[in-house]
Amino acid sequence: MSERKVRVRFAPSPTGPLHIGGVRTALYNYLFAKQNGGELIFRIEDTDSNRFVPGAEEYILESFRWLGIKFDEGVTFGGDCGPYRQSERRDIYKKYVQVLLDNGKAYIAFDTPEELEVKRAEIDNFQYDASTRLSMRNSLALPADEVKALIDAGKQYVVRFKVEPGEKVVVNDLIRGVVTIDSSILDDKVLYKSADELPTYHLANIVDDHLMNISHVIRGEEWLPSAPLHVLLYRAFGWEDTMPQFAHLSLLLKPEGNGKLSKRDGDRLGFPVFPLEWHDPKSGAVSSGFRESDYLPEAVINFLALLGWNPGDDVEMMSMDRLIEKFDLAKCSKAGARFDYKKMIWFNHEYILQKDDREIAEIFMPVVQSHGVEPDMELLTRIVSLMKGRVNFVHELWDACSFYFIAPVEYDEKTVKKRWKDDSAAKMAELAALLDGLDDFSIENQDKAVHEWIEAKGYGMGEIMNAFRLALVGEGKGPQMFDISGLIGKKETLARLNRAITVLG
RNA sequence: GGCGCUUUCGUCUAGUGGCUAGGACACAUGCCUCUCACGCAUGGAACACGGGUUCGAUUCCCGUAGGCGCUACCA
Repeated sequence: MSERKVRVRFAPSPTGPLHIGGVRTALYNYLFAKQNGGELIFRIEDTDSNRFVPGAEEYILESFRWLGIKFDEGVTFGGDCGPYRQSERRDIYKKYVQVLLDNGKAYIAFDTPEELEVKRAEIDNFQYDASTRLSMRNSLALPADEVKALIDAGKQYVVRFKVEPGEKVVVNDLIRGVVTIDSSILDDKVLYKSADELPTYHLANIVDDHLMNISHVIRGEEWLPSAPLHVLLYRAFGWEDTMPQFAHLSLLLKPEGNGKLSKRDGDRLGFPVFPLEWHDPKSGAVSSGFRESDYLPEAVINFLALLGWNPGDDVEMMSMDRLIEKFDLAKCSKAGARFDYKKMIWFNHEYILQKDDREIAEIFMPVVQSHGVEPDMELLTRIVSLMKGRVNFVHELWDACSFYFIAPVEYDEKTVKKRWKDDSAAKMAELAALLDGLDDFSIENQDKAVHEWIEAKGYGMGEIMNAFRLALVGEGKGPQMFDISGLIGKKETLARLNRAITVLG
Protein backbone atom coordinates (compact mmCIF):
# COMPACT_ATOMS: atom_id res chain seq x y z
CA MET A 1 0.00 0.00 0.00
CA SER A 2 1.27 3.40 -0.93
CA GLU A 3 1.63 6.22 1.57
CA ARG A 4 -1.73 7.58 0.63
CA LYS A 5 -3.48 10.03 2.91
CA VAL A 6 -6.04 8.18 5.00
CA ARG A 7 -9.53 9.26 4.07
CA VAL A 8 -12.52 7.25 5.23
CA ARG A 9 -16.22 7.88 5.10
CA PHE A 10 -19.41 7.12 6.89
CA ALA A 11 -22.23 7.17 4.39
CA PRO A 12 -25.67 6.44 5.79
CA SER A 13 -28.97 6.49 3.99
CA PRO A 14 -31.44 8.92 5.51
CA THR A 15 -34.11 6.27 5.94
CA GLY A 16 -34.69 6.54 9.67
CA PRO A 17 -32.85 6.64 12.96
CA LEU A 18 -29.25 5.56 13.02
CA HIS A 19 -28.95 1.97 14.21
CA ILE A 20 -26.42 1.27 16.93
CA GLY A 21 -24.51 -0.99 14.54
CA GLY A 22 -24.12 1.98 12.23
CA VAL A 23 -22.84 4.00 15.14
CA ARG A 24 -20.15 1.41 15.74
CA THR A 25 -19.17 1.43 12.06
CA ALA A 26 -18.87 5.21 12.20
CA LEU A 27 -16.88 4.98 15.40
CA TYR A 28 -14.37 2.56 13.90
CA ASN A 29 -14.02 4.80 10.88
CA TYR A 30 -13.43 7.76 13.17
CA LEU A 31 -10.86 5.94 15.32
CA PHE A 32 -9.04 4.72 12.25
CA ALA A 33 -8.99 8.15 10.63
CA LYS A 34 -7.78 9.96 13.73
CA GLN A 35 -5.14 7.38 14.52
CA ASN A 36 -3.68 7.84 11.08
CA GLY A 37 -3.98 11.59 10.99
CA GLY A 38 -6.58 11.17 8.28
CA GLU A 39 -10.01 12.53 7.54
CA LEU A 40 -13.54 11.31 8.08
CA ILE A 41 -16.13 12.27 5.50
CA PHE A 42 -19.87 12.36 6.02
CA ARG A 43 -21.77 11.46 2.88
CA ILE A 44 -25.51 11.02 2.48
CA GLU A 45 -26.53 8.13 0.24
CA ASP A 46 -30.02 9.09 -0.77
CA THR A 47 -30.22 7.49 -4.18
CA ASP A 48 -33.47 5.76 -3.33
CA SER A 49 -35.96 8.57 -3.30
CA ASN A 50 -38.73 6.21 -2.15
CA ARG A 51 -37.09 5.51 1.15
CA PHE A 52 -36.21 9.06 2.12
CA VAL A 53 -37.39 9.99 5.60
CA PRO A 54 -37.49 13.64 6.59
CA GLY A 55 -35.46 14.47 9.67
CA ALA A 56 -33.24 11.43 9.42
CA GLU A 57 -30.19 13.36 8.26
CA GLU A 58 -30.47 15.86 11.11
CA TYR A 59 -30.99 13.01 13.53
CA ILE A 60 -27.82 11.29 12.39
CA LEU A 61 -25.79 14.46 12.65
CA GLU A 62 -27.14 15.21 16.12
CA SER A 63 -26.31 11.67 17.21
CA PHE A 64 -22.68 12.07 16.30
CA ARG A 65 -22.49 15.46 17.98
CA TRP A 66 -23.75 13.85 21.17
CA LEU A 67 -21.33 10.96 20.89
CA GLY A 68 -18.32 13.11 20.14
CA ILE A 69 -17.60 11.65 16.71
CA LYS A 70 -16.40 14.51 14.57
CA PHE A 71 -16.35 14.73 10.81
CA ASP A 72 -13.79 16.65 8.82
CA GLU A 73 -15.72 16.97 5.63
CA GLY A 74 -19.12 16.29 4.13
CA VAL A 75 -22.74 17.29 4.35
CA THR A 76 -22.93 20.40 6.59
CA PHE A 77 -19.15 20.27 7.10
CA GLY A 78 -18.00 21.49 3.69
CA GLY A 79 -14.95 20.32 1.76
CA ASP A 80 -13.50 20.21 -1.72
CA CYS A 81 -15.23 17.08 -2.97
CA GLY A 82 -18.84 18.17 -2.68
CA PRO A 83 -21.67 18.02 -3.01
CA TYR A 84 -21.78 15.23 -0.46
CA ARG A 85 -25.41 14.36 -0.87
CA GLN A 86 -25.74 11.82 -3.66
CA SER A 87 -29.05 13.19 -4.84
CA GLU A 88 -27.16 16.37 -5.71
CA ARG A 89 -24.59 14.55 -7.83
CA ARG A 90 -26.79 13.39 -10.69
CA ASP A 91 -24.66 14.95 -13.40
CA ILE A 92 -21.53 13.33 -12.11
CA TYR A 93 -23.04 9.85 -12.13
CA LYS A 94 -24.58 10.38 -15.53
CA LYS A 95 -21.15 11.14 -16.91
CA TYR A 96 -19.58 8.02 -15.45
CA VAL A 97 -22.43 5.77 -16.50
CA GLN A 98 -21.75 6.98 -20.03
CA VAL A 99 -18.09 6.07 -19.67
CA LEU A 100 -19.06 2.49 -18.86
CA LEU A 101 -21.56 2.39 -21.70
CA ASP A 102 -18.97 3.73 -24.11
CA ASN A 103 -16.32 1.20 -23.23
CA GLY A 104 -18.73 -1.71 -23.33
CA LYS A 105 -18.64 -2.47 -19.63
CA ALA A 106 -22.33 -1.77 -19.23
CA TYR A 107 -25.49 -1.92 -21.30
CA ILE A 108 -29.00 -0.58 -21.43
CA ALA A 109 -31.88 -2.82 -20.40
CA PHE A 110 -35.59 -2.20 -20.91
CA ASP A 111 -37.05 -5.02 -18.86
CA THR A 112 -39.46 -3.57 -16.36
CA PRO A 113 -39.52 -4.58 -12.71
CA GLU A 114 -42.83 -6.33 -13.41
CA GLU A 115 -41.39 -8.31 -16.28
CA LEU A 116 -38.50 -9.37 -14.12
CA GLU A 117 -40.83 -10.45 -11.40
CA VAL A 118 -42.69 -12.66 -13.82
CA LYS A 119 -39.39 -14.10 -14.97
CA ARG A 120 -38.37 -14.90 -11.42
CA ALA A 121 -41.68 -16.56 -10.76
CA GLU A 122 -41.31 -18.66 -13.90
CA ILE A 123 -37.72 -19.69 -13.51
CA ASP A 124 -36.22 -20.92 -10.29
CA ASN A 125 -33.24 -18.83 -9.23
CA PHE A 126 -33.47 -16.60 -12.25
CA GLN A 127 -30.55 -14.25 -12.45
CA TYR A 128 -29.88 -11.46 -14.91
CA ASP A 129 -26.38 -12.45 -16.03
CA ALA A 130 -24.26 -13.72 -18.91
CA SER A 131 -26.38 -16.85 -19.22
CA THR A 132 -29.67 -15.00 -19.55
CA ARG A 133 -28.97 -11.48 -20.75
CA LEU A 134 -29.20 -12.37 -24.43
CA SER A 135 -32.77 -13.52 -23.99
CA MET A 136 -33.80 -10.26 -22.35
CA ARG A 137 -34.71 -6.90 -23.73
CA ASN A 138 -31.47 -4.97 -23.74
CA SER A 139 -28.93 -3.29 -25.93
CA LEU A 140 -26.91 -6.47 -26.16
CA ALA A 141 -29.79 -8.54 -27.51
CA LEU A 142 -31.68 -5.94 -29.49
CA PRO A 143 -30.62 -4.28 -32.77
CA ALA A 144 -29.04 -0.87 -32.29
CA ASP A 145 -31.75 1.00 -34.14
CA GLU A 146 -34.46 -0.55 -32.00
CA VAL A 147 -32.61 0.45 -28.85
CA LYS A 148 -32.32 3.96 -30.13
CA ALA A 149 -35.98 4.00 -31.08
CA LEU A 150 -37.02 2.86 -27.62
CA ILE A 151 -34.93 5.51 -25.93
CA ASP A 152 -36.16 8.19 -28.30
CA ALA A 153 -39.71 7.10 -27.56
CA GLY A 154 -39.04 7.88 -23.93
CA LYS A 155 -39.07 4.28 -22.78
CA GLN A 156 -37.67 3.94 -19.27
CA TYR A 157 -34.55 1.85 -18.94
CA VAL A 158 -31.79 0.91 -16.57
CA VAL A 159 -28.09 0.55 -17.13
CA ARG A 160 -26.68 -2.79 -16.09
CA PHE A 161 -23.10 -3.74 -15.39
CA LYS A 162 -21.86 -6.40 -17.78
CA VAL A 163 -20.21 -8.99 -15.57
CA GLU A 164 -17.84 -11.31 -17.44
CA PRO A 165 -18.31 -14.81 -16.08
CA GLY A 166 -15.69 -17.37 -15.13
CA GLU A 167 -13.30 -15.02 -13.44
CA LYS A 168 -11.92 -15.37 -9.91
CA VAL A 169 -12.35 -12.03 -8.23
CA VAL A 170 -10.13 -11.41 -5.24
CA VAL A 171 -10.97 -9.02 -2.43
CA ASN A 172 -8.22 -8.37 0.03
CA ASP A 173 -9.99 -7.61 3.26
CA LEU A 174 -8.08 -6.01 6.13
CA ILE A 175 -10.03 -8.04 8.67
CA ARG A 176 -10.74 -11.26 6.83
CA GLY A 177 -7.79 -11.65 4.53
CA VAL A 178 -8.20 -12.82 0.97
CA VAL A 179 -11.76 -13.51 -0.11
CA THR A 180 -12.22 -15.05 -3.54
CA ILE A 181 -15.43 -15.47 -5.48
CA ASP A 182 -16.31 -16.61 -8.97
CA SER A 183 -17.71 -13.79 -11.10
CA SER A 184 -20.18 -16.29 -12.59
CA ILE A 185 -22.35 -16.08 -9.50
CA LEU A 186 -22.64 -12.30 -9.78
CA ASP A 187 -25.61 -10.82 -11.60
CA ASP A 188 -25.58 -7.86 -13.95
CA LYS A 189 -26.36 -5.29 -11.30
CA VAL A 190 -28.44 -2.27 -12.11
CA LEU A 191 -26.18 0.75 -11.91
CA TYR A 192 -28.50 3.48 -13.03
CA LYS A 193 -32.20 4.13 -13.46
CA SER A 194 -33.44 6.50 -16.16
CA ALA A 195 -36.70 6.96 -14.27
CA ASP A 196 -35.21 9.17 -11.56
CA GLU A 197 -31.86 9.74 -13.25
CA LEU A 198 -30.13 8.36 -10.20
CA PRO A 199 -27.59 5.60 -9.83
CA THR A 200 -28.00 2.69 -7.45
CA TYR A 201 -25.78 2.26 -4.44
CA HIS A 202 -23.05 0.32 -6.21
CA LEU A 203 -22.29 2.85 -8.90
CA ALA A 204 -22.66 5.91 -6.69
CA ASN A 205 -20.51 4.33 -4.05
CA ILE A 206 -17.61 3.56 -6.36
CA VAL A 207 -17.72 6.88 -8.17
CA ASP A 208 -17.92 8.86 -4.94
CA ASP A 209 -15.25 6.91 -3.12
CA HIS A 210 -12.97 7.42 -6.09
CA LEU A 211 -13.72 11.11 -6.54
CA MET A 212 -13.46 11.74 -2.81
CA ASN A 213 -10.11 9.97 -2.62
CA ILE A 214 -11.30 7.44 -0.11
CA SER A 215 -8.40 5.27 0.99
CA HIS A 216 -10.20 2.73 3.15
CA VAL A 217 -13.74 1.44 3.09
CA ILE A 218 -14.71 0.28 6.55
CA ARG A 219 -18.27 -1.00 6.52
CA GLY A 220 -20.56 -3.74 7.77
CA GLU A 221 -20.24 -7.38 6.81
CA GLU A 222 -23.49 -7.23 4.86
CA TRP A 223 -21.44 -5.62 2.10
CA LEU A 224 -18.92 -8.41 1.78
CA PRO A 225 -20.88 -10.33 -0.88
CA SER A 226 -20.97 -7.27 -3.13
CA ALA A 227 -17.34 -6.32 -2.59
CA PRO A 228 -16.22 -8.38 -5.61
CA LEU A 229 -18.69 -6.44 -7.74
CA HIS A 230 -17.14 -3.24 -6.46
CA VAL A 231 -13.67 -4.48 -7.34
CA LEU A 232 -14.93 -5.22 -10.85
CA LEU A 233 -16.38 -1.74 -11.06
CA TYR A 234 -13.10 -0.10 -10.08
CA ARG A 235 -11.45 -2.22 -12.74
CA ALA A 236 -14.02 -1.25 -15.36
CA PHE A 237 -13.31 2.41 -14.71
CA GLY A 238 -9.56 1.80 -14.75
CA TRP A 239 -9.23 2.94 -11.14
CA GLU A 240 -7.80 -0.24 -9.75
CA ASP A 241 -4.54 1.36 -8.68
CA THR A 242 -6.32 3.78 -6.36
CA MET A 243 -8.98 1.38 -5.22
CA PRO A 244 -9.57 1.73 -1.47
CA GLN A 245 -8.68 -1.04 0.92
CA PHE A 246 -11.66 -2.90 2.30
CA ALA A 247 -12.46 -3.88 5.86
CA HIS A 248 -15.73 -5.62 6.57
CA LEU A 249 -16.89 -5.49 10.16
CA SER A 250 -18.79 -8.26 11.87
CA LEU A 251 -22.39 -7.55 12.75
CA LEU A 252 -24.09 -6.85 16.07
CA LEU A 253 -26.34 -9.70 17.17
CA LYS A 254 -29.29 -10.05 19.50
CA PRO A 255 -28.44 -10.38 23.22
CA GLU A 256 -30.17 -13.74 23.16
CA GLY A 257 -31.62 -16.00 20.49
CA ASN A 258 -30.80 -15.82 16.80
CA GLY A 259 -30.35 -13.04 14.35
CA LYS A 260 -29.05 -9.54 14.26
CA LEU A 261 -29.90 -6.88 16.76
CA SER A 262 -33.25 -5.24 16.14
CA LYS A 263 -35.36 -2.54 17.67
CA ARG A 264 -37.67 -5.23 19.03
CA ASP A 265 -34.88 -6.66 21.17
CA GLY A 266 -34.44 -3.31 22.81
CA ASP A 267 -38.14 -2.96 23.51
CA ARG A 268 -38.35 -6.47 24.87
CA LEU A 269 -35.27 -6.36 27.08
CA GLY A 270 -35.50 -2.71 28.03
CA PHE A 271 -32.57 -1.01 26.37
CA PRO A 272 -32.32 1.38 23.42
CA VAL A 273 -30.86 0.47 20.06
CA PHE A 274 -30.70 4.04 18.82
CA PRO A 275 -28.38 6.80 19.99
CA LEU A 276 -31.15 9.35 20.40
CA GLU A 277 -34.88 9.13 20.83
CA TRP A 278 -36.60 8.92 17.46
CA HIS A 279 -40.07 10.09 16.60
CA ASP A 280 -41.18 8.44 13.41
CA PRO A 281 -42.73 11.13 11.22
CA LYS A 282 -45.11 8.70 9.53
CA SER A 283 -46.33 6.38 12.26
CA GLY A 284 -45.70 8.74 15.15
CA ALA A 285 -44.06 5.87 17.02
CA VAL A 286 -41.36 6.78 19.49
CA SER A 287 -38.18 4.72 19.84
CA SER A 288 -36.03 5.21 22.88
CA GLY A 289 -32.47 6.47 22.62
CA PHE A 290 -29.36 6.05 24.72
CA ARG A 291 -29.18 9.74 25.41
CA GLU A 292 -32.74 10.01 26.72
CA SER A 293 -32.29 6.77 28.66
CA ASP A 294 -29.54 8.47 30.60
CA TYR A 295 -26.49 6.73 29.21
CA LEU A 296 -23.31 8.78 29.19
CA PRO A 297 -21.88 9.13 25.68
CA GLU A 298 -18.47 8.03 26.95
CA ALA A 299 -19.99 4.77 28.17
CA VAL A 300 -21.75 4.12 24.88
CA ILE A 301 -18.56 4.77 22.94
CA ASN A 302 -16.40 2.66 25.20
CA PHE A 303 -18.83 -0.24 25.14
CA LEU A 304 -19.34 -0.10 21.39
CA ALA A 305 -15.62 0.09 20.74
CA LEU A 306 -15.11 -3.17 22.60
CA LEU A 307 -17.91 -4.95 20.81
CA GLY A 308 -15.95 -6.67 18.10
CA TRP A 309 -12.57 -5.25 18.88
CA ASN A 310 -10.17 -5.19 21.77
CA PRO A 311 -6.63 -3.98 22.22
CA GLY A 312 -5.29 -7.32 23.38
CA ASP A 313 -4.61 -6.22 26.94
CA ASP A 314 -6.86 -6.23 30.00
CA VAL A 315 -7.68 -2.54 29.99
CA GLU A 316 -11.36 -1.94 29.32
CA MET A 317 -11.98 1.62 30.43
CA MET A 318 -10.77 3.76 27.56
CA SER A 319 -11.36 7.37 26.66
CA MET A 320 -11.82 8.40 23.05
CA ASP A 321 -8.18 9.48 22.91
CA ARG A 322 -7.06 6.16 24.27
CA LEU A 323 -9.25 4.33 21.76
CA ILE A 324 -7.75 6.34 18.93
CA GLU A 325 -4.31 5.39 20.14
CA LYS A 326 -5.02 1.68 20.55
CA PHE A 327 -7.47 0.90 17.75
CA ASP A 328 -6.41 -1.73 15.25
CA LEU A 329 -8.46 -3.04 12.35
CA ALA A 330 -6.47 -6.25 12.33
CA LYS A 331 -7.65 -6.99 15.86
CA CYS A 332 -11.33 -6.74 14.96
CA SER A 333 -13.13 -10.00 15.51
CA LYS A 334 -14.54 -11.81 12.52
CA ALA A 335 -17.61 -13.29 14.14
CA GLY A 336 -20.70 -11.33 15.09
CA ALA A 337 -20.95 -9.99 18.63
CA ARG A 338 -24.01 -10.28 20.79
CA PHE A 339 -25.16 -7.00 22.24
CA ASP A 340 -24.48 -7.44 25.95
CA TYR A 341 -26.51 -4.56 27.31
CA LYS A 342 -25.73 -5.51 30.90
CA LYS A 343 -22.13 -4.79 30.28
CA MET A 344 -23.04 -1.45 28.86
CA ILE A 345 -24.89 -0.65 32.06
CA TRP A 346 -21.72 -1.55 33.92
CA PHE A 347 -19.77 0.86 31.75
CA ASN A 348 -22.26 3.57 32.56
CA HIS A 349 -21.77 2.89 36.25
CA GLU A 350 -18.02 3.08 35.87
CA TYR A 351 -18.19 6.37 34.02
CA ILE A 352 -20.44 7.87 36.68
CA LEU A 353 -17.82 6.81 39.21
CA GLN A 354 -15.00 8.22 37.12
CA LYS A 355 -16.55 11.59 36.37
CA ASP A 356 -16.25 14.58 38.72
CA ASP A 357 -18.99 14.88 41.32
CA ARG A 358 -19.70 18.35 40.07
CA GLU A 359 -20.21 17.17 36.51
CA ILE A 360 -22.63 14.47 37.63
CA ALA A 361 -24.40 17.00 39.85
CA GLU A 362 -24.93 19.23 36.85
CA ILE A 363 -26.51 16.38 34.93
CA PHE A 364 -28.55 15.46 38.00
CA MET A 365 -29.79 18.97 38.77
CA PRO A 366 -32.65 18.98 36.21
CA VAL A 367 -33.87 15.66 37.59
CA VAL A 368 -33.97 17.13 41.08
CA GLN A 369 -35.70 20.23 39.83
CA SER A 370 -38.31 18.13 38.11
CA HIS A 371 -39.29 16.94 41.58
CA GLY A 372 -39.85 20.50 42.68
CA VAL A 373 -36.63 20.88 44.63
CA GLU A 374 -34.08 23.68 44.14
CA PRO A 375 -30.88 22.72 45.92
CA ASP A 376 -27.73 24.77 45.54
CA MET A 377 -25.02 23.20 43.46
CA GLU A 378 -22.55 22.87 46.33
CA LEU A 379 -24.94 20.78 48.39
CA LEU A 380 -25.99 18.68 45.44
CA THR A 381 -22.36 18.01 44.58
CA ARG A 382 -21.71 16.77 48.11
CA ILE A 383 -24.73 14.52 47.96
CA VAL A 384 -23.64 13.20 44.57
CA SER A 385 -20.21 12.40 45.95
CA LEU A 386 -21.83 10.33 48.69
CA MET A 387 -24.34 8.57 46.49
CA LYS A 388 -23.07 8.20 42.94
CA GLY A 389 -21.28 4.92 43.54
CA ARG A 390 -24.54 3.15 44.17
CA VAL A 391 -26.29 3.85 40.88
CA ASN A 392 -25.96 2.82 37.25
CA PHE A 393 -27.79 5.83 35.87
CA VAL A 394 -27.84 9.45 36.97
CA HIS A 395 -31.62 9.51 37.23
CA GLU A 396 -31.48 6.66 39.76
CA LEU A 397 -29.78 9.10 42.07
CA TRP A 398 -33.16 10.62 42.89
CA ASP A 399 -34.57 7.46 44.41
CA ALA A 400 -31.32 6.94 46.24
CA CYS A 401 -31.14 10.39 47.79
CA SER A 402 -34.55 12.07 47.74
CA PHE A 403 -34.61 11.88 51.56
CA TYR A 404 -32.04 14.64 51.60
CA PHE A 405 -34.70 16.97 50.26
CA ILE A 406 -37.97 15.47 51.34
CA ALA A 407 -38.70 14.30 54.89
CA PRO A 408 -40.27 10.86 55.18
CA VAL A 409 -44.05 10.93 55.41
CA GLU A 410 -44.35 7.21 55.95
CA TYR A 411 -42.05 4.73 57.58
CA ASP A 412 -41.25 1.48 55.83
CA GLU A 413 -43.18 -1.21 57.66
CA LYS A 414 -40.53 -3.89 57.57
CA THR A 415 -37.84 -1.54 58.73
CA VAL A 416 -40.02 -0.29 61.58
CA LYS A 417 -40.61 -3.82 62.71
CA LYS A 418 -36.93 -4.63 62.61
CA ARG A 419 -35.39 -1.39 63.83
CA TRP A 420 -37.89 0.44 66.02
CA LYS A 421 -38.04 -1.24 69.44
CA ASP A 422 -40.13 -0.43 72.49
CA ASP A 423 -37.43 1.81 73.92
CA SER A 424 -36.47 3.44 70.64
CA ALA A 425 -38.64 6.49 71.18
CA ALA A 426 -37.01 7.17 74.53
CA LYS A 427 -33.52 6.71 73.14
CA MET A 428 -34.25 8.90 70.13
CA ALA A 429 -35.53 11.56 72.50
CA GLU A 430 -32.19 11.37 74.32
CA LEU A 431 -30.38 11.59 71.00
CA ALA A 432 -32.46 14.57 69.97
CA ALA A 433 -31.62 16.33 73.20
CA LEU A 434 -27.95 15.55 72.75
CA LEU A 435 -27.87 16.83 69.17
CA ASP A 436 -29.88 19.88 70.14
CA GLY A 437 -27.19 20.75 72.64
CA LEU A 438 -24.41 20.71 70.03
CA ASP A 439 -23.20 24.12 68.96
CA ASP A 440 -20.97 22.57 66.37
CA PHE A 441 -23.21 20.43 64.14
CA SER A 442 -20.41 19.31 61.85
CA ILE A 443 -20.30 15.70 60.78
CA GLU A 444 -17.11 15.14 62.78
CA ASN A 445 -18.46 16.68 65.95
CA GLN A 446 -21.76 14.80 65.81
CA ASP A 447 -19.87 11.61 65.23
CA LYS A 448 -17.68 12.24 68.26
CA ALA A 449 -20.50 13.32 70.58
CA VAL A 450 -22.85 10.53 69.66
CA HIS A 451 -20.20 7.86 69.97
CA GLU A 452 -19.21 9.08 73.41
CA TRP A 453 -22.85 9.13 74.48
CA ILE A 454 -23.50 5.61 73.18
CA GLU A 455 -20.41 4.34 74.93
CA ALA A 456 -21.20 6.11 78.21
CA LYS A 457 -24.73 4.75 78.24
CA GLY A 458 -23.68 1.29 77.12
CA TYR A 459 -26.11 1.36 74.20
CA GLY A 460 -25.61 -0.68 71.04
CA MET A 461 -24.30 1.17 68.03
CA GLY A 462 -26.75 -0.63 65.75
CA GLU A 463 -29.88 0.01 67.75
CA ILE A 464 -29.25 3.76 67.91
CA MET A 465 -28.09 4.27 64.37
CA ASN A 466 -30.77 2.13 62.77
CA ALA A 467 -33.57 3.85 64.63
CA PHE A 468 -31.98 7.20 63.83
CA ARG A 469 -31.84 6.19 60.17
CA LEU A 470 -35.47 5.18 60.16
CA ALA A 471 -36.39 8.57 61.59
CA LEU A 472 -34.43 10.58 59.03
CA VAL A 473 -34.83 8.42 55.93
CA GLY A 474 -38.05 6.51 56.52
CA GLU A 475 -36.40 3.23 55.60
CA GLY A 476 -33.22 1.26 56.11
CA LYS A 477 -30.96 2.64 53.44
CA GLY A 478 -28.53 5.43 52.78
CA PRO A 479 -25.01 6.52 53.58
CA GLN A 480 -23.40 6.96 57.00
CA MET A 481 -25.87 8.62 59.36
CA PHE A 482 -23.95 11.79 60.03
CA ASP A 483 -23.51 12.27 56.30
CA ILE A 484 -27.26 12.60 56.34
CA SER A 485 -27.88 14.64 59.48
CA GLY A 486 -24.89 16.85 58.77
CA LEU A 487 -26.17 17.77 55.32
CA ILE A 488 -29.84 18.29 56.15
CA GLY A 489 -28.87 20.37 59.20
CA LYS A 490 -29.72 20.51 62.83
CA LYS A 491 -33.21 21.93 62.56
CA GLU A 492 -34.38 19.38 60.00
CA THR A 493 -32.69 16.52 61.85
CA LEU A 494 -34.49 17.37 65.08
CA ALA A 495 -37.80 17.85 63.32
CA ARG A 496 -37.59 14.41 61.69
CA LEU A 497 -36.47 12.84 64.94
CA ASN A 498 -39.36 14.34 66.85
CA ARG A 499 -41.89 13.35 64.25
CA ALA A 500 -40.71 9.76 64.30
CA ILE A 501 -40.93 9.71 68.08
CA THR A 502 -44.50 10.97 67.89
CA VAL A 503 -45.66 8.82 65.01
CA LEU A 504 -43.91 5.56 65.89
CA GLY A 505 -44.17 5.94 69.66
C1' G B 1 -31.64 -23.57 -2.59
C1' G B 2 -26.87 -20.99 -4.27
C1' C B 3 -22.62 -18.09 -2.75
C1' G B 4 -19.65 -15.96 1.03
C1' C B 5 -18.17 -15.06 6.08
C1' U B 6 -17.82 -17.29 10.83
C1' U B 7 -17.21 -20.91 15.48
C1' U B 8 -12.66 -20.26 23.05
C1' C B 9 -16.68 -19.84 29.74
C1' G B 10 -24.12 -17.84 29.62
C1' U B 11 -22.03 -12.93 27.15
C1' C B 12 -17.70 -9.70 25.22
C1' U B 13 -13.00 -11.58 24.45
C1' A B 14 -7.06 -12.82 25.17
C1' G B 15 -4.42 -16.62 22.89
C1' U B 16 -1.25 -17.44 17.21
C1' G B 17 2.04 -25.62 17.87
C1' G B 18 3.94 -27.36 24.12
C1' C B 19 -0.04 -22.49 29.23
C1' U B 20 -3.10 -25.09 35.73
C1' A B 21 -6.48 -21.82 28.47
C1' G B 22 -6.01 -15.31 30.97
C1' G B 23 -9.33 -10.88 31.75
C1' A B 24 -14.19 -8.39 31.95
C1' C B 25 -19.78 -8.55 32.42
C1' A B 26 -23.36 -11.62 34.67
C1' C B 27 -23.94 -15.31 38.65
C1' A B 28 -22.61 -17.46 43.70
C1' U B 29 -20.12 -17.07 48.40
C1' G B 30 -17.32 -14.33 51.88
C1' C B 31 -15.18 -9.74 53.88
C1' C B 32 -16.19 -4.67 55.14
C1' U B 33 -20.37 -2.34 58.10
C1' C B 34 -24.95 1.91 61.93
C1' U B 35 -28.68 0.14 57.15
C1' C B 36 -28.84 -0.27 51.82
C1' A B 37 -25.47 0.01 48.33
C1' C B 38 -20.34 0.69 46.55
C1' G B 39 -15.92 -1.68 47.07
C1' C B 40 -12.71 -5.83 47.92
C1' A B 41 -11.68 -11.19 47.91
C1' U B 42 -12.85 -16.02 46.40
C1' G B 43 -15.47 -19.56 43.33
C1' G B 44 -18.12 -22.27 39.41
C1' A B 45 -17.94 -21.79 34.13
C1' A B 46 -15.20 -22.51 27.48
C1' C B 47 -11.43 -24.39 23.01
C1' A B 48 -18.70 -27.25 18.29
C1' C B 49 -17.76 -32.32 16.15
C1' G B 50 -14.87 -35.76 12.96
C1' G B 51 -10.63 -36.61 10.23
C1' G B 52 -5.76 -35.40 8.99
C1' U B 53 -0.43 -32.72 9.37
C1' U B 54 2.96 -33.04 13.60
C1' C B 55 6.86 -35.86 18.69
C1' G B 56 2.76 -32.66 20.22
C1' A B 57 -2.81 -29.35 18.39
C1' U B 58 -7.43 -24.37 21.07
C1' U B 59 -3.75 -22.79 17.50
C1' C B 60 -2.33 -25.34 10.62
C1' C B 61 -5.39 -28.19 6.58
C1' C B 62 -9.97 -30.82 5.02
C1' G B 63 -14.87 -32.20 6.04
C1' U B 64 -19.52 -32.02 9.06
C1' A B 65 -22.74 -29.34 12.02
C1' G B 66 -24.35 -24.64 14.00
C1' G B 67 -24.50 -19.26 13.53
C1' C B 68 -24.55 -14.82 10.42
C1' G B 69 -24.93 -12.28 5.85
C1' C B 70 -26.01 -11.69 0.63
C1' U B 71 -28.96 -13.47 -3.27
C1' A B 72 -33.92 -6.06 -5.58
C1' C B 73 -34.61 -0.71 -10.61
C1' C B 74 -32.78 -0.94 -0.94
C1' A B 75 -28.76 0.66 1.07
